[in-house]
Amino acid sequence: MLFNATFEPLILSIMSGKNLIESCASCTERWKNFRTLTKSELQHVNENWYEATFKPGEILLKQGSPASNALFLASGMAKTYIEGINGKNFIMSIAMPGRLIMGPGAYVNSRHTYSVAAITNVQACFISFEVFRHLVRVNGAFAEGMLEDISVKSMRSHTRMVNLAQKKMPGRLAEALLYFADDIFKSDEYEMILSRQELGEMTNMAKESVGRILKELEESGVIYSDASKIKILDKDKLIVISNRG
Amino acid sequence: MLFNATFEPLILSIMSGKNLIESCASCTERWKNFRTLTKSELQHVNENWYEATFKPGEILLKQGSPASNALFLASGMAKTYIEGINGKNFIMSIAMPGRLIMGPGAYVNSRHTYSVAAITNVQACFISFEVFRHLVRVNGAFAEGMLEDISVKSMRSHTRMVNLAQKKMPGRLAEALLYFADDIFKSDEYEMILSRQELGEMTNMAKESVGRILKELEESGVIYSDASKIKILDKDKLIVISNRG
DNA sequence: CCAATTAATTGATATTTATCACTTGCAAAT
DNA sequence: ATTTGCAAGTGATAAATATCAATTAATTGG
Repeated sequence: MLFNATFEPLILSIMSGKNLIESCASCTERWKNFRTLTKSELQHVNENWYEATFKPGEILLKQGSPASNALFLASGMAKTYIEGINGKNFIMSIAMPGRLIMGPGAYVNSRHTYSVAAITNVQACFISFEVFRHLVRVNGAFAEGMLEDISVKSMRSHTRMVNLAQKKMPGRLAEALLYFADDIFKSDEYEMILSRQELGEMTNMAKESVGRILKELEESGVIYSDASKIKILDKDKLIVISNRG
Repeated sequence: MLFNATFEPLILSIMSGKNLIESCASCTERWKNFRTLTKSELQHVNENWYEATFKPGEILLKQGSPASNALFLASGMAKTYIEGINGKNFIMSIAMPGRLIMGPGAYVNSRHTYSVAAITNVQACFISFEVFRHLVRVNGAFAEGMLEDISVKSMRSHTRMVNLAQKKMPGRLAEALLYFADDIFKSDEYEMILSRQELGEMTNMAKESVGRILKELEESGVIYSDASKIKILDKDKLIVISNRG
């Protein structure tokens, strides 16, 4: 029952048969590291995709379940989060098309180290982890690319850890707002796809505190904010708030 | 001047000439992943070691400096730490013989993402990162081993992040004490090699709080503690304190 | 062995941040 | 259109934790 969330999409996609490849092909184009593959390796990848769709809130990967697949989003957005102490979640990142979703557990204990849940409607492409393992062994450039990919994530989580530990609430929230602007939407004006609760799970704040500090930022003219939209008005100041802690 | 800390050992060891290989050879025996190498690959590794010694407090690697080398400790212990907001450090882990020290920055921006400083007297063996990069490309099993190594570290830092975010002080300190017992000393009785200040940098607590909570743990019979020694008396209870947060 | 630092301890107080108990707003479902 | 059910906002309060100031150990270089 715990594992349903992981296996169901596979079953669905196996049943749905032929239209799998179309949206998955876009994944091979978008993730840089697939460019290191030979034609036949790429073909092998393209023959082993499984697609599934998810509605907001549905779980793509469940922490603790067997890590047999890596995945990419073909469309939509998801949150990756760790289920921590007494059910309190910790949102690690926002997943979006073009980025590999494969937790470090794949190489350690074959269990997912975090859960992934759809925020919007999501088309997800699953690919067996064995395919990746094989490519790492036979293609040195691909292996190096995998190391780069996991290294970037690892560096981010170091930075993140220090930020969480050393910044006070305004700094942490500012950091999250900048993450959305720079890493996710690549725009200083965006839909806030997370609830206050979730924004709190990302910045380690109570949902009430998120609201209060968002209001302060608005009152001081740094951002415009309503329930569903964020607009950064004074980016320099927001960066200062984030950096200073 | 910033980089002296990194290059000096190399220069020293180059000058000191012939007795380099001895202690470094022990590194190739202790790190599991070297077993994937062929005889000639291993020889190549063994021809490219540089050794240096450090006194307590001396810096082996400096955050921000060029990441041109990986390293192993042949003897002694060191702390790896991130220099965070206004000079406040965050200790990530304790380095000891048998473990690869190579930050994720090696594969991202060729800069060290953290500093490493000796706690005790340390013999360190440096090896050019290019040697590793080459091995990753030509030896699939080695590449896989590198991915495993970095994955383990990445998983730890995820766990660590959640712990920091969600546990209160006693839970965080209990976790650190268990880390020393289980991961570092493999004994429930050990020398506390970190000062209260440093223990605070590891658990995100003020040094005064470290002392107070250590005292509470002692008064409730969970540990014995004096300035320099820790003895875990009731491990189950300590684990409960750590898990519950 | 002793001055001179550095680290640890202690108690009082200030900050930061969470929690609680409501109220309000909004949107989906009947 | 009205209910129903969350998500958001508010103010008061409590909890956790840092900071400060003053001592008291420990260390260590001379």
